[in-house]
Amino acid sequence: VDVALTRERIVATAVDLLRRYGLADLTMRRLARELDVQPGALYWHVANKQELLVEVTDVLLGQVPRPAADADPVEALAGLAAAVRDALARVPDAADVVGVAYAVEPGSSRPLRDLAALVRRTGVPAAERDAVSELVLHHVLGSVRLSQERASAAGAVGEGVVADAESAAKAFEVGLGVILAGLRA
Amino acid sequence: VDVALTRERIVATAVDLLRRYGLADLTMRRLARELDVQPGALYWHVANKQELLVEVTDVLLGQVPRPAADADPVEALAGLAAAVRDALARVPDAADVVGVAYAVEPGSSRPLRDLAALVRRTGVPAAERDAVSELVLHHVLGSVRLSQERASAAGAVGEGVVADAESAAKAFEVGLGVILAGLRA
DNA sequence: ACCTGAACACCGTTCAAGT
DNA sequence: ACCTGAACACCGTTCAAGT
Repeated sequence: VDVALTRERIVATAVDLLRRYGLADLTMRRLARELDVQPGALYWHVANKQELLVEVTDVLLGQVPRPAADADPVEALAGLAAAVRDALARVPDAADVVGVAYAVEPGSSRPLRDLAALVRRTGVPAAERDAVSELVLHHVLGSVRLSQERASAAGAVGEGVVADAESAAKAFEVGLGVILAGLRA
Repeated sequence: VDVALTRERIVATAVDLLRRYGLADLTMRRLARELDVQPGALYWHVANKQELLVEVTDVLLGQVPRPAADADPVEALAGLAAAVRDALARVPDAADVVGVAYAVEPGSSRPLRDLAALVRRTGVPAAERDAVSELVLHHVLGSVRLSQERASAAGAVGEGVVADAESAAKAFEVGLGVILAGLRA
């Protein structure tokens, strides 16, 4: 024991806390307790909680693959959106975390930049690119948020959970389909 | 002074606090101070903060007009979405408030029910109705959230604010257009 | 019935002082 | 350079006791 406290260990433990207990329990104090240090020690390695959440977002989206450069942009966009959704779906309150991170540092995570780049390649007029990127991102985050709110409202136990996860995934696909159909029109 | 503390006064003061200082300053303790009572007194009239936010949402969306019964559903949907957006755009953190309210009580506010009813009337297959309603709502809330995050990131002062508000409104219209085009397809 | 007083179990952040 | 100890200024919620 008595390992050195590093930025990496702090971020990794934060991700772990989020995965296991959700954002309400991802507090600086709880994090410090988990790492066996005083709360103030964290502030030597991390400026504040927001900066930490940006880092956590990077880890959460780190596994999302880059879109193939030669793929059809609309197809690739659908795939990327689904991949981001999948990466966040099982992490409690992930949409809120990403929302905060995106607010303080919009271009932080690579999948989010890839998404904007794909929209570009679909041939949307320059003036509308940001709007379309935002639409897709909001759909992803909104979908994640909603399915998790439902899960927690249902008590996070019992028969309904699996069915809800499936129907949420289907609802996401339907919505994405509407967007893509609109894009082609 | 020494007016009776009622549920209505509590909600009205909460809305006022939200409008003026945002969600971070809409705390039960601050609310109690504003009303010249002890924090515990609020809990006689209101079960908890979540219930209060549901009530606040109702007030915020109270001014949104009902869609005309004879209007074209897609047109009416566009109008209603824009009206909801306008009602929330000037209230700090309104998207988060509505988000919480929608999470704990999905059918609470009438405009949100009207929105679902309009989607129904557009002729979307029954299995996809909820998904489309959610898509529209997420777009509205996402748009509100983003424009406000940008405003606060820009320091909430200076020249950029008005331009941002306009571009956010335009981005909202573009996104809505994509959704409606997708719906007609 | 309605409210006070006081507590319980927390927060994020700062910063002198130690090593 | 890195961490402790201790504080500052807060939270939401509960509940005996008063009126």
